[in-house]
Amino acid sequence: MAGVSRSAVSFAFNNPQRISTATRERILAVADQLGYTPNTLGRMLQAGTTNSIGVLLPQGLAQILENPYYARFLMGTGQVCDREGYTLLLTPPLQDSVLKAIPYAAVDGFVVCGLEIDRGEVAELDRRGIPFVLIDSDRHEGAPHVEVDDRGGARDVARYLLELGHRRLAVLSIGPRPAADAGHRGPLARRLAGITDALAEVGMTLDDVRLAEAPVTRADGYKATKTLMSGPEPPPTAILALSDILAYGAVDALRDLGVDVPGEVSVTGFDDLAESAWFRPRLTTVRQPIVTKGRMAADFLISAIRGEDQHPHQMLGTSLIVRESATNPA
Amino acid sequence: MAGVSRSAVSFAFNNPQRISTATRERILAVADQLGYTPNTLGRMLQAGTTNSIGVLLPQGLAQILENPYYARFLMGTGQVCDREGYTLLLTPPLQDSVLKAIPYAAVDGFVVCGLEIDRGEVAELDRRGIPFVLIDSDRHEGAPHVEVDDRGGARDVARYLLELGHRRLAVLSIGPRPAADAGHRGPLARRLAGITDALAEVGMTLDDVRLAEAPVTRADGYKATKTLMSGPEPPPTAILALSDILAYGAVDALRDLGVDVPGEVSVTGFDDLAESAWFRPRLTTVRQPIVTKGRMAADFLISAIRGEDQHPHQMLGTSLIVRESATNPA
DNA sequence: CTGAAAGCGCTTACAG
DNA sequence: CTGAAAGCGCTTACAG
Repeated sequence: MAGVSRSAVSFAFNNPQRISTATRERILAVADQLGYTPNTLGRMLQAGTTNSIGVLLPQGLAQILENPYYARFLMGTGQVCDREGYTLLLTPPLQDSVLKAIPYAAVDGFVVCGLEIDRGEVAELDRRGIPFVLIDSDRHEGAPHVEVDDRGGARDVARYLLELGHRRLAVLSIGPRPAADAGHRGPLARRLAGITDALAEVGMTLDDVRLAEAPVTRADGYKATKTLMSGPEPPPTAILALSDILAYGAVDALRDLGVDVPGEVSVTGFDDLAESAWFRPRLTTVRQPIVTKGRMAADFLISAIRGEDQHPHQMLGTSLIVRESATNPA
Repeated sequence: MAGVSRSAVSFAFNNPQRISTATRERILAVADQLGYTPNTLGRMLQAGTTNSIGVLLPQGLAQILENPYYARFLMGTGQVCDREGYTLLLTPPLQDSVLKAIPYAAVDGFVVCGLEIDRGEVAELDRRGIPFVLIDSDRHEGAPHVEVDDRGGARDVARYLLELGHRRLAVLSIGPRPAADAGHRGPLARRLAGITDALAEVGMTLDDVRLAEAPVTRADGYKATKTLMSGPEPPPTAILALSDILAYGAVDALRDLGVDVPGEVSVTGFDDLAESAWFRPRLTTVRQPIVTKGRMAADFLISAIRGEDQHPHQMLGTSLIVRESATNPA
């Protein structure tokens, strides 16, 4: 356009030493006048790399970002992005389909989240030949995978409550779960299995506990707990929530009902969000290494992108954090 | 590759009616065998659109995602993305430069956050001719802009404390701020100006209040408050924190110090995060419409992308939320 | 030290 | 209903 060939222009921008300083300066000056700047997409297409990793999400962005669990998970992947100079593309389902979202994401690889049931995403990713790592999913051969010992964690906290002497237990679960998930897979099913394990040790089954479900927010947990406590049956002496958020809501509801926690009813959570240590009463809960999970997922993905792929699988442990919100039944 | 021309393949994928059903099926079948799938980048380059909006961030991803303020802001932009079918690209600085990050983001437009001082980003975006909207920045002609009445909000809460009778005030600010920001612009400077306004009404100046600074987290607020209370000077009767998070930390510290809130020391926040209503004591604070801000930014950006750009400017109001954490001085 | 050419993969007028 | 061609913008061997 202004004196030289396209290659010269390209060199001026990317390969200073392959061109004379004089022409380089001239090119850059003209580019500045014209407001020219190398097109990002053209560059990426040629380079075959985007310097971006995608997170394939199971729900809309608004729901995901409202959930502290995901905020922390993304923090972990974010740490790796920061370190490696990647951007992070948040990819929600398109028209309610995570499958449909895949072709619209210009990324070097995906972290696939919350895929309790595989509706073809894994196959699609495989055929595209794009690297990916599965989180909290079922084991899948041929792809890196990071999971948490949900079963063990849930077993620990249930056992703890049982050893404290509680027998009238309520489980506050995240739900309702999609019908298609009835096959009992994914983290939630594993947590329920863990509870079943602990129950079995004292000769009980899941049928002996009350099961309430709340979608996800603190307000949901509040509402579910209120209805849980208002039935004709004798109220539970302990509420085992399957997420910290839900546990917060349970405590809120109990307080408003004039029920002392843990004096009259014990409450436990699952996750150990940062707030749980500040929460009053300090929340007894199961810690799962959420940030580590996110970080590890991104680390595995970047290895896969670089072709160092060994399809690693990683199982992360949980630990019971005993604080103040659970004690012996009155 | 398997019988037909490239155009036919393209039609098979995108334009079913321009091709016979028979050949279409054949093409799709072969594509399936081969694992062929249209390349995302090629498609975007041709289409000239990415269906993605970028958020240009002032800090690394890990820091941003740790901050509930940003989580809520992103929730607002996420709502719009969900509605319009866009993905959201989180773009942190590259090698500490937000400017350098721009060329690596394949997006249709940017939401530019936390740009207290313009280091050339606006000019770069202008020359690229890529749409963008500024948030919490100084007014900039020729670009849509969304801001919040930080000054008014801060004035309101300071005035409230003053009217309660407090004179020994401490301001817990977010900082230290970058030296380059000494020009006093951006939200923080506006909040300080609002406090100055209120102080002036009772014949005081900023020099009459203690100024403490904490970087960002609850733990930071905790630490800053501890040192604030441990000096030789008589302790403040009220702490005006410039963010809710910092206020939480202040209350934590006060509690650990055996100081009653609000009995002995009043504490106020700024933001009104969801947690502030659950927090004990319920936090008196300034509500700013964070989610709305994010939503509006994304709405403006999408209008600009579609060429309906009228360079709208929007100033969002704040409101004082009076709850329990502040009362008359003892 | 510089230019002409090929190719990254796609889509869409334009002919046939 | 289908194919040959041009073009979205870029970069990198390859000649000169």
